[in-house]
Amino acid sequence: MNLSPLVQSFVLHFGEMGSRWGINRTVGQIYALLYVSEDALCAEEIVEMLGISRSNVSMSLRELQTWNLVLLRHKPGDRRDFFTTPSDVWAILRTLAEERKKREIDPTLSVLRDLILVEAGDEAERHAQARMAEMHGLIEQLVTWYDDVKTLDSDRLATLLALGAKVTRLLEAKDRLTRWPRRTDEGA
Amino acid sequence: MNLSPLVQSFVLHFGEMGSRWGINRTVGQIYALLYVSEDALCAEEIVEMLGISRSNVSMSLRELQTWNLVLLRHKPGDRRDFFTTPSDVWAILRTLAEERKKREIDPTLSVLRDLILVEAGDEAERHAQARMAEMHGLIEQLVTWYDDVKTLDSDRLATLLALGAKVTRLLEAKDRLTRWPRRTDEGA
DNA sequence: TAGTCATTTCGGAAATTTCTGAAATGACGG
DNA sequence: CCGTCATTTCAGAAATTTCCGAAATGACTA
Repeated sequence: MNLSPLVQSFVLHFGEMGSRWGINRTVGQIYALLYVSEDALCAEEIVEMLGISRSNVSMSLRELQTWNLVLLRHKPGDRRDFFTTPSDVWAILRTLAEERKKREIDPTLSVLRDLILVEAGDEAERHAQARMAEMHGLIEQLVTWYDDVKTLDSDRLATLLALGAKVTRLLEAKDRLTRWPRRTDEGA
Repeated sequence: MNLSPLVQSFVLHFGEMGSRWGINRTVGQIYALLYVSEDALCAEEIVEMLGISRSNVSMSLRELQTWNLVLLRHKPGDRRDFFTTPSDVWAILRTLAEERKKREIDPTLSVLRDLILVEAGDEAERHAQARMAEMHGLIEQLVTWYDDVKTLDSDRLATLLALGAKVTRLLEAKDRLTRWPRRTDEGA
């Protein structure tokens, strides 16, 4: 691996993390490398820097593309593909959330919906369905929240995060206000 | 696999999902089975229902225990261990979040912190550090939010989820109110 | 059309993970 | 102590995933 120690540590850590998620070590390493590189890199550069085969790079980049995590760039008079990551970390977060939802949450919701509708044969099945319904309900709440929140621009999202739990106190405060005869703002 | 079709579908789906996360198929299946079962199950029952080896069950249950995802139960006059999952899905969500944070987020934050402090040797390293700092900042915001929100009881958490993006509108409304000379509530 | 360059595909090798059966451990009651 | 029962450990088998090199594909130029 032909990298400065600083970048190498970062890349290796992401390799580890990659395997702890679904994505594999190489994919994680390539992503990390692209993320910290100032300029877009071509496949051959990645081969040299990470010391892995050309084909592995090709397949891993393809994988990253299916996740929408890398951008393809071209330079005039050069027919190689160059790769980068989006520079806005909030945008990256959105993409990651969206893709993970698509791969992990949506299929589960779909299975749960289907199974809850099956006619239960006995008490055990009825209980199982009740449990599935609880899980389904929880996930739906989370997804509803997510679908709502993802419409916010990054600034507002940051504001919302900064508020955190104070939101509920705020809500209760506002509740007290708006319940009063004197209306001070339009209800939301 | 010796299960009703309903439960079997659920169990198989979680097996699939399990491998898509870090946990493996068997661990996912066992968790799913425990989750939908009315009563706690002993290892031998799991062996029969899932058609896997006793040792595999033992190791997978141990794995689930390190995740705090299963509860150990005992019946009087029986020295076998029985296993269940917590019944409150919100509690399960908390545990899952906490464990994933511990395994995936905290180590990453720690690595980032360390690397950001290294003296950069050249422009490339300086740029890499800037990127790492951006990532670190984002993750810290998320963690701060999480640490705050996890203190909420389930009802309030549900309320907060239900509010979603409306929070920011609410905030702006409150902002307008509290900025006015006439103070209508104590600032939060 | 031939030659070059970049990328992709793919069979199978290599590495890793998962899983099993057998043996070890441990706890309890007689 | 010994026998029984439940669990755990562990070496290696089995399965899966990852990875490579060679060949194929495709696109552009001379």
